[in-house]
Amino acid sequence: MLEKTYEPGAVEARISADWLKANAFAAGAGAKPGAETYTIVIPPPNVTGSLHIGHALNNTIQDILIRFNRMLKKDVLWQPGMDHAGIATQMIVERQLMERQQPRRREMGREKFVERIWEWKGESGGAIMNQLKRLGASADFSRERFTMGDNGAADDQMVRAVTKVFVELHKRGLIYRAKRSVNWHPGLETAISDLEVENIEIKGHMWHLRYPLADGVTYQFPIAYDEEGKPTEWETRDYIIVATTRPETMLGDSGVAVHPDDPRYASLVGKFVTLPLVGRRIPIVADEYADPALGTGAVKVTPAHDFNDFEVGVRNNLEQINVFTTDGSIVSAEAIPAAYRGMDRFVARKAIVADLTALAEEDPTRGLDHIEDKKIMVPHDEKSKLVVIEPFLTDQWWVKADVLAQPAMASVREGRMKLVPQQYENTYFAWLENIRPRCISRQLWWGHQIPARYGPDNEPFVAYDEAEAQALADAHYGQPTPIKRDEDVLDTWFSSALWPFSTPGWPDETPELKRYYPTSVLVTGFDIIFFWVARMMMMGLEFLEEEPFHTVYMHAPVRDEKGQKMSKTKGNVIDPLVLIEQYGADATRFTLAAMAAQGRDIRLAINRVEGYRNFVTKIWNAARFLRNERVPPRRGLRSQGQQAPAQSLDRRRHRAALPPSPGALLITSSTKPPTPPMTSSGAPSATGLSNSPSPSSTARTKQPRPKPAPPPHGRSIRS
RNA sequence: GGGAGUAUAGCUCAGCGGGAGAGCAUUCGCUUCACACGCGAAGGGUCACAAGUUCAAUCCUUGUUACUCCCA
Repeated sequence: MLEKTYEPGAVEARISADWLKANAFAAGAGAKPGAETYTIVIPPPNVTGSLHIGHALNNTIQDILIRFNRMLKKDVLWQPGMDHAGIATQMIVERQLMERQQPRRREMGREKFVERIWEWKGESGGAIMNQLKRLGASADFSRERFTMGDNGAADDQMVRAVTKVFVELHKRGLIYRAKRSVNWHPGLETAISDLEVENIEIKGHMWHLRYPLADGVTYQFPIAYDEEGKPTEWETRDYIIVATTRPETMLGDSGVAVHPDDPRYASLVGKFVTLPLVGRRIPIVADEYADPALGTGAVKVTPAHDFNDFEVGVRNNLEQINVFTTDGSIVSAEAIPAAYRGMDRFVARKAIVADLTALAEEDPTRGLDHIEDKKIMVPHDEKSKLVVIEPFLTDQWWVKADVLAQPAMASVREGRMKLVPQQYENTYFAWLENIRPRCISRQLWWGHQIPARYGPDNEPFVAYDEAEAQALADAHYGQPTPIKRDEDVLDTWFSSALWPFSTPGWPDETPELKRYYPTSVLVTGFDIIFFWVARMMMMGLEFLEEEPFHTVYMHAPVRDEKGQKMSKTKGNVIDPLVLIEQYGADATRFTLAAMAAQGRDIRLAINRVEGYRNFVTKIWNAARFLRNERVPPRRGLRSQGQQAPAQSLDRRRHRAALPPSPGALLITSSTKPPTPPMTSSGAPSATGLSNSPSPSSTARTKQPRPKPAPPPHGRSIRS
């Protein structure tokens, strides 16, 4: 007997298992011969991740498109897989080692540690794929891919793909090595990208510091103005005041900049100041970066620890003095006063402010002038929002993203790739037009190791393999020379940018690549237009000379009922797996799909899910009605050794709530027609249906329907 | 500072150049043999505000206000 209320848990699990067993989601399943292809690559979730409500929406939309096109008998591939998520994964395993009091990363050594991560990946990584199955996603799970490949070995196809892209781009001059300021994460001790930095406004201070002029130089500084802004009063100064939000970086100052048109300081350009506490003699330079209206109009220049200062330094030929170690403490270098060496950066700030204050108490024309409260933007680690990111001067690998961006922009401009909704084209262009060279190397161990080797003088040799690099090096030095592999790995997004063509087998010319590239549509949230969409465009156009997709459908973010972002700290997270548990995958997905209108964030209200759960039950009961539970045919059926009709009905109900797939049809083909044939009395005939083991039953012949295609084989689900 | 979006019933949202809608909530009536996660009915909105275009505006245009998001 069917329950009055639909209990999704058991039914969905079984149907899902049947689908998978029948290979219903395999690429091309149920396709007409010669059918056109329909491909979607899943935005690969992090291997460390678990299904959140955004994934549920994202994959529901993909599933709708995929199942619809499968019903049209197209050759459909929904390519699933996961991203190796460099930083996040390495952190998880490191934390695990710490918790278990096992040898740490550096004690283990690289090889062991990476092995350990692969182990973790095998054991607990990728739970999200099972969660996707639970969601009902009809991806071809037999083709699951991983951005690091199967084992990360050099001959692995994913690794070969990444290597080829790197080597080729290097050959074309689009990848190069350079010492530049990067966003440095002092906790993880690696470079991160601009996009992984979030500027957070905090209540900070501007410290106004007096830098004494060297060589006895003095000048007249205006201290009073008339109504027209003309100075009326001056005082003689032998110092210049600079303002900074980061006093500790003064240890690395190598200049003071004033605006070339600023009359107040005109006489000082070319003169020198003596850096307080340090004693270094540094020049005063004229540079338009100094804004006369801001602060005192004079700025200290720290090329090694500020992006703008770096540029000023290059323009004015100033020294780059690094004051920090990779973990954010003060270096123990000769240029640094002994008192500050080894101090944490924030401790050093306090110490330096204290020392400058003491200096001012001794002599009112020296040291700290005053402190101003000011809201300032401070770069933070976008994930934790806790760690302050440090502009840091290091040797890194860079991509000339501005060059690669041109075809990617042209494609959208010329309508070869459409963003839906269209307004995101503005965002896309705005970002690509201002794109800067992108740092792609990361000081991690988990990831695609950079295919570069170095000679004894750090000359890089980029090649497909060790032998080729060795040959390059030997040729360069004119004799056999030892080379060393680059320790760093590539940013995770470097490999995910290749996803649409790496998954079907590139750089090999596989039938899959030929068949399933380009993909039909990309479904994603707008938040990764830059991270992912734009980069896939660049790489696809560069290496396959065709867009990886011609349409990108961007869906809204899912928020809570009040429109707030879901976050653990706010405690308003709605876990899709809990929803599925409680209301069923159908109700959950129906809700998300129904609410996924364009141009409006989804405010997920539980009572909507409840409403659709009720709707699912309604369909369930409609099926009960059709089966006419009042008439008890089952006793007879059972005595004939036949299965109760419940199972087939389950499936029918499920198909009603979910778009059928060829797989579903395949499994349930013998239960056609979907509605029981009616007897002449008009009452549903349970016996008529249930007694018929195949579609060519008496029930059907009694009341012929428009002839459906005969099932491919006489297989009955009851068998 | 630059850009984008949204504003429709108590709530969450569809809709659309010519009749203002759904679900939930509310109220009332139903132990109707598929379903109370139900059935039947009712109340409830100056479609944010202002101007314009139009025979006609919730819808198109412009402006205003409020909120949200992205970039600096």
